[in-house]
Amino acid sequence: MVSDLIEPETAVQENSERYSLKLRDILERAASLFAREGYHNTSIRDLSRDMDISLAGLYYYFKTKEELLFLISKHSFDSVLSSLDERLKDVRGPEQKLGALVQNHLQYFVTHLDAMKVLAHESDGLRGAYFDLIQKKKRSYLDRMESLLLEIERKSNPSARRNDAVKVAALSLFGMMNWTYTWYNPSKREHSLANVRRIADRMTELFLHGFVRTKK
Amino acid sequence: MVSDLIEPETAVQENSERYSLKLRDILERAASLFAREGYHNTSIRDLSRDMDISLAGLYYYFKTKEELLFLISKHSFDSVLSSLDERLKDVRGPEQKLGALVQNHLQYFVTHLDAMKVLAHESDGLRGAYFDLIQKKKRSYLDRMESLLLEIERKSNPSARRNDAVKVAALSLFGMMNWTYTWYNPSKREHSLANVRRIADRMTELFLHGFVRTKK
DNA sequence: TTATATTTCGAACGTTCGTTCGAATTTTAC
DNA sequence: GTAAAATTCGAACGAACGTTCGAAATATAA
Repeated sequence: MVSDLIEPETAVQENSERYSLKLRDILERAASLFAREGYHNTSIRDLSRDMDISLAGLYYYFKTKEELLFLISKHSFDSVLSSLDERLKDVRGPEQKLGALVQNHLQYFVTHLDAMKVLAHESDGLRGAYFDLIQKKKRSYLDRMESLLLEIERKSNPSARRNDAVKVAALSLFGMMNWTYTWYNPSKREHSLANVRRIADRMTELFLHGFVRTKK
Repeated sequence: MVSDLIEPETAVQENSERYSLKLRDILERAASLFAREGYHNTSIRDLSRDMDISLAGLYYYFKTKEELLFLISKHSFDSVLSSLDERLKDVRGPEQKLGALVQNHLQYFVTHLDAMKVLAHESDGLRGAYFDLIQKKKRSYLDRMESLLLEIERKSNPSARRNDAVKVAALSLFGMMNWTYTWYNPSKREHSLANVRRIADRMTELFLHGFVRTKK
């Protein structure tokens, strides 16, 4: 029973270059189909038709369909986190860091829209150890947001401690950002990649200073 | 083909009291299962087991499983909208109206958590005319939000017109509110129903005046 | 080339699913 | 009570699904 394990066992092969390249490709294409049709509406036969691999051949790369979903989710999450670390290196000040986090989140979202749709919309359909591990990553991401918020709050109130208001704020920002997958449409002119930066700035402004304070 | 119709035909019976009472019950219980296990992971057989109706008997009340999902979504949406109308009657001023909208949204969310989870998480899995009709309702809800925001903006800038910044703001608030279904947990002490009002107030404050301005 | 390990595949298994249909049962109206 | 209408049901259909398995093909290393 997989769900008994602390860490789900996924690897068939660790070494081979060829193997991991193909796995990447499978994850990407699968994410694309999952994003378009939904996880449950996409059969493994659909995947095998879309890629050039036989039905049985796919099972060399994952051992259940749920694991495939897990691998997509995990890979997406890890990528967001590591690109966030990269970005935050050069940024000082909690507000600026928060701005960078929003930029990172949305930029990653729209350049990997398929995978992120899957992550945001399907990943809590996972169960057992798969669910737990993704949940853990989500928790740690939220923790980082809460820490930044606390830093900001401490500027005006140095003795501020982590409380419900901060938690609700973090969850609100998280929801604000994640909801974009439901309306962001790369084929719309006004949603061009260049404008994603603008949208992210707008959201940061909105979150930090509110709608009534914001100037267009 | 249903998707050809402007308005999906759903009614088997319009009149009978008995009929519509039982339909209500079915929608509610189905929403509960869909919310817990997900739409795709719940079979009609699961429903028939949970209620006391045979598999075939259920099909007297809807003609496809997708229609069942549609009926749940539509009913939820209509309820939110009509309770919103009720609430707004006694409220003056756009900020206050916006606050009432957030209150309404979240209150309805948590008192009909199951149905709203389904609406927020599964309803864009609908297709054809079903999808179109729900989308239309969503669009009109967003329009109302945008109108309120525009009213607010016009206080400081009377010539303000509907623009992208307002749209992003509305979508952000929408996301903020809708995301609650992923984290709100009625069994947690701090999420008690009494506190929902507080959470809603906090969100309104957050949205209107921003995180840094907000006092706990 | 040969032996070994990696990768791919066709074919099939058992299960579950949504849906249908005609008959049986229950409710309603007179 | 009787006839008509509304409601429920058992049984079955065909289709689609995730997964498995042993054999075939291909790449790798000697």
